[in-house]
Amino acid sequence: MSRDGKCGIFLKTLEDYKSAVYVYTKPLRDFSTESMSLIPATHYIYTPLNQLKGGTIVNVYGVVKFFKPPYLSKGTDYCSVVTIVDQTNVKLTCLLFSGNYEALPKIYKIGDIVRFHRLKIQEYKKETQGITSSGFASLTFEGTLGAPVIPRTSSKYFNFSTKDHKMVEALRVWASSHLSPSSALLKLCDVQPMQYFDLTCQLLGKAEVDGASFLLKIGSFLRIYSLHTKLQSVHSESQATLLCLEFHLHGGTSYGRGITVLPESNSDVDQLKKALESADLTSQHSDRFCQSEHEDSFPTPSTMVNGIDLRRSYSGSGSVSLYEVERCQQLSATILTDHQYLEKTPLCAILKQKTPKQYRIRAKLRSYKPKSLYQSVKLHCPKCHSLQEVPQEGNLDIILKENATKTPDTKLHNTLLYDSKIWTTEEQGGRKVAVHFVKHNGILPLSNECLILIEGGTLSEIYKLANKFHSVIPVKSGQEDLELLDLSAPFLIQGKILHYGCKQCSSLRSIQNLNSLVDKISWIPSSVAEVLGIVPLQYVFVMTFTLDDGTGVLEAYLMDTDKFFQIPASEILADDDFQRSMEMIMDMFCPPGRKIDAYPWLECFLKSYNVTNGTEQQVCYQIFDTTVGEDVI
DNA sequence: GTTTAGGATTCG
Repeated sequence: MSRDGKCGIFLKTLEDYKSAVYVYTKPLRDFSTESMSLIPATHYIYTPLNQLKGGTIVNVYGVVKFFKPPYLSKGTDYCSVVTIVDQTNVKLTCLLFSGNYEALPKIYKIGDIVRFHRLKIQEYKKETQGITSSGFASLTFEGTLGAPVIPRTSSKYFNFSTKDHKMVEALRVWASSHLSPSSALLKLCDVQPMQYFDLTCQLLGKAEVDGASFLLKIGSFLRIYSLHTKLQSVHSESQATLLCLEFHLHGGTSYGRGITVLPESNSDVDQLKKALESADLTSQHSDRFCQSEHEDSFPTPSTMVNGIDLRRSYSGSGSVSLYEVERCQQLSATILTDHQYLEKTPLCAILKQKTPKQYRIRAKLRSYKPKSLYQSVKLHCPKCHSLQEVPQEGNLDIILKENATKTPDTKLHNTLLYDSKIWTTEEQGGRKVAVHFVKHNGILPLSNECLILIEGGTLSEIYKLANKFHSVIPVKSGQEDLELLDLSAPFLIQGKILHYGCKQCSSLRSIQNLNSLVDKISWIPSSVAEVLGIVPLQYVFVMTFTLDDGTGVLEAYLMDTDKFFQIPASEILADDDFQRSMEMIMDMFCPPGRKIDAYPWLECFLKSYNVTNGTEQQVCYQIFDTTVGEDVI
């Protein structure tokens, strides 16, 4: 530090180190003018690696000759071991520690160029080594000649001048003629048995091994260092031998073993993305699933790389095909609530089989209909299985008005069942609204427990009353009694939920039948419906899912009250939070703007059945006993 | 104001 003289403390702040406190004690104006004048004057001295002396703190530049990606040490910090070399051809192994993973240099491959500030030089076993000292900071650059000189660092402020630019360029030139070039991206199809290599890949699926592992998210690009390939023979029941190329990432950190997440901006990631995009997806799919049929019939050992499963199979003839991830090891966006014992069936096989049958499948949701939530919520009659649209709110006022009598009949007011009250609106031509408060054993209950019958109310008036009272039933004056409206109107309103009945299956009974329920405190829709002779309609989500597992595509129908999405279809139209959850689930199944490869797998239980449409026979599929995964909601 | 790791293939 003393070498930098009076600039030393200020330089620490430039490197985003804790000593920033020192600066903040100064008047702000002072700080800004000082920094303006100091930055151009700041210069670091970089010590060539052949001039290092134990006990000093230096700044160095070097080409990475070896490195261990940061890993959690047995102490308190992350550790990264980095060996660098410079034009003097002297190597220096550096031990880098930090409690902050991000603070360690972002080295992705051998040949990267690093700049270390405040590296302590010490002797260990008669060898010179570097170790992080207070205020250590680093920059990392790509080592490729001609690549843009962009520093990778977690430091908020760092010094970077044309001099640094030249240092990086000079090291690139020197390395290009003095060091063996970093091996080109090795593709899985070029991997040979019994070798160690670095794999750049995208994470498509994972299995949880234990809760203490490092969290990787699916879809990120990874580099796995020193992955070991091993040929494994697998004997099937039919005595056929399947050779399997296993990928092992062994324990420890020897030879730089480890995994790092590569940023999207990384040039190798870019190369991989382009290759994946240009690949013929259709042929890849069929190829992969062709293999998985073998997988289903042969018990093959799993090939785990810290919870990630990567495997390539050799068929007996020696031809090679690739499937990147063992499907059963992946997390699904949906799970089965039953039938887990069933073997999975590829869609191509299902499409060939006779109906009716049940299957466990694993597929992606290529698309779905309808796109609008309002179009997907319908009313279903559990008795006659008819489906109908939920009446639009705009039409409900008209339905209510058409249904109601013009004037409430006062002869029907104030009975044993209810107390009545009548209001006359000042405007709207003196419209009369009657409210009948249903008594509980002759006594009026509290409003939040009270069922009211309303005559001549508008939808907004009904909603207001429904907010205050337990339940609201719209009625009209009949010849001898109050009567329910036509079942185009809701027969019961609770909060924001409108309950409808089936016109075909219901035979309306007298309102007086509510008498049999007044002993009960709460007005359960099904009980109210029952005493009034109504078959209540269920709110359901009705959707068509186009499922694709790479072997085939089929359309499956989903009808759900609340089991599949874990959202009550009856409440979603009146609840913004439920609507947002639904949107999130559908966007998770079919992420907008992404290709199907990036979509999650859905595990579903399907039933096939025949539908006769006139003279035409059609095979249909319906999703059953499936639910959105808990970790997804 | 310490320790960690201190490059040197696995693991049965």
